[in-house]
Amino acid sequence: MSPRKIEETERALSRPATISDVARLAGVSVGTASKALNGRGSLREETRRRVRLAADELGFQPNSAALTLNSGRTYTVGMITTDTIGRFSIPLMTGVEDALGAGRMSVFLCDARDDPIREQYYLRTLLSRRVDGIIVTGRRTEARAPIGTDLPVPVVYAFISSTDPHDCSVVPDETGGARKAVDHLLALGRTRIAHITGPERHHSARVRADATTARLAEEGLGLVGAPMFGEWSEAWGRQAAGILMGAPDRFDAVFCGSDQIARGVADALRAAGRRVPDDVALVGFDNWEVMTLACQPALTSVDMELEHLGRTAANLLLTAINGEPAPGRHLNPCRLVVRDSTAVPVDLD
Amino acid sequence: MSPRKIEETERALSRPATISDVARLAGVSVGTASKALNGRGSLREETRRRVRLAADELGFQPNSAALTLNSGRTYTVGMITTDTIGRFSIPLMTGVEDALGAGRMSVFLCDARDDPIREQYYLRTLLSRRVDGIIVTGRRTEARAPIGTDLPVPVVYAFISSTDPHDCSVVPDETGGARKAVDHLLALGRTRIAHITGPERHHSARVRADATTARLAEEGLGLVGAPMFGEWSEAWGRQAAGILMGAPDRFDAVFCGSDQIARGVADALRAAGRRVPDDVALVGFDNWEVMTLACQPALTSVDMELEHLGRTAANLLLTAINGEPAPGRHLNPCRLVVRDSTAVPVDLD
DNA sequence: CTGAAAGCGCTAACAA
DNA sequence: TTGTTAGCGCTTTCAG
Repeated sequence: MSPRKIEETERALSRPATISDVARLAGVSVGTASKALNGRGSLREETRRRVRLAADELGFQPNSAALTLNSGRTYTVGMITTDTIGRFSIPLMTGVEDALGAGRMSVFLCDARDDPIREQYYLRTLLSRRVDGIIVTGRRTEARAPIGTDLPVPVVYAFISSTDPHDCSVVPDETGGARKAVDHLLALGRTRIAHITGPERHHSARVRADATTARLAEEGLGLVGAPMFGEWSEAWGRQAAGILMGAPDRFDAVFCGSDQIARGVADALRAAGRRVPDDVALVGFDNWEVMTLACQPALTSVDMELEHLGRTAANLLLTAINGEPAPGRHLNPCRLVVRDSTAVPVDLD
Repeated sequence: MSPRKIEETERALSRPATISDVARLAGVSVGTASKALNGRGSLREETRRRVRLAADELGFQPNSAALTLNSGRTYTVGMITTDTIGRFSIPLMTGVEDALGAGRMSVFLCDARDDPIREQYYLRTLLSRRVDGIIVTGRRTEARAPIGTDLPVPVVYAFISSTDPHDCSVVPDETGGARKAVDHLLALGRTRIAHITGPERHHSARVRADATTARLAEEGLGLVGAPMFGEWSEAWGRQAAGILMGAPDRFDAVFCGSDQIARGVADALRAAGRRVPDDVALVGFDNWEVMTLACQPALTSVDMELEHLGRTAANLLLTAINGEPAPGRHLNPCRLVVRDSTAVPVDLD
């Protein structure tokens, strides 16, 4: 039926059509109408058809508050970002929303802004709305205190994780990601690898640095110098590259803790006349296309597959809602995206 | 009361406490309990206190499905992003969510992914959930066909606008923003201004270019060359800067349609030995800090104040829900953020 | 195969 | 001041 028709009908009623309206129009009782529309009970096909017709006629949409009231289920989940919504949240939310939408669930968005008060306020709101489950996300992979204890609905932490190991968390396998980056460099024959990354207080920076060191150690190799902790910025990348070039140790590859840092490094190397990837191979982390593609040359990087992570978290939540919780930390694998900054130089003649 | 206590009490009931539980515990009828908790009717203060105590004891949270069922209001709104959630959506959503949260409304997040089918699906879902209103956003400022006609709830378009002028849209005043940029350059004494921007098919690119040309014309000036339409990328910025430098016309300023383009321009200028801002003043658009701060020198840029825009849209929606719609296109002013790329060079001696 | 009625949790009239 | 009751829209027994 056309939107116009729906509108006319609704205006005649001056309110959304209810199942009683449908029943009346079809000449049956509400009970019958309900069964007809939900394919339950045993009804004459004729009756069923008549009811469906009436429903279409009126543009009937079941009132979900009523549905909720007797089923107890709302088919909604809350998504709380504990710190401000940021760049990482986009693919994450997309994945969550996608997986839940497919399960016919709607998502409440709650931005707690790093404020514990707001966080608790949202939690109460969500519980009062009787959401079927809650997803907690954050801007960092740091573990955080559980958002509540013994909550009446399942909770899944995505990207961020809970300090309680019994909670269900889905986090990127940053260790695995870093190892893939190093593996790749080793396969290219690079053995003198430096590591420039973000602040040491950041969980991600530490984990990635540790994994890098450990992977090299497995090959009997050491990092060129110590991991260089600084900031997640291009400026730090440039500065650190300068320091590195000023030091006596030679290096043939730099693995960076973020794409921004890597891009700063690329700029500094180029300014100093060092060629990427010929003299120095360069790998970033995050696979943030804005950076990787603008970098000269295009940057090889580790992708945390956040959309997939979001989908996984959502699916774990759905199964938990259906009574099969999967407690513990779940690792979401990272993927290495190879680009020109580590391309093997080809001799054309 | 402690979370543990709530939990114990709830486990005893093995379901969320209802107002009947509260009433029973307080030794009153449900009607009385309702009045007590909502501050309505006239009750003895003693009774009120007793009920409140019981409610606290049980960790009572009113079931919002029940509230919805008799008030008809859900205190929820839907936010549909017609195209994929992107960088611009973050501040927008933050603003929307903030303003609505303050009005005690919760936000349903719907990502339609540029898919009209998904869009209509979400629309139906939202209507079936009886949201009090809908906010429609998008990734571009382009006008789009209304999401529906004669919908039973108010709709506000944010960032994107509706082709129907009677719909309520809140859009950034890109013309005003571009004029501010040009004003700033003129005030610095720059008169030979070039404009490098995104694809001509993009509304934003055209609007910003037109405004630039028009503003210069008011001063009896012309753009250096024609507006250079290309892509929203650094690569295009670099390329366009090259073209510009190769042309015979001299220029002392470049106003770019995006920060990415401007950054590309900055890199190309530096590589060619032209100093920013001394030889060429540079202004971007979007005030995307990742770009403006990483740019060398830091980039002056036009900020569309998207968070404010989101808040405005949300407030317009709230007033519309309360029966006072504000149809038409509402312009949200842009703000110029001045940084080093247009700083007046200071002679130190 | 269909209808009547109870009940989900809450509020608001109306009675007591 | 408090209790009782009807009703919001729907599903689900249980009778007919």
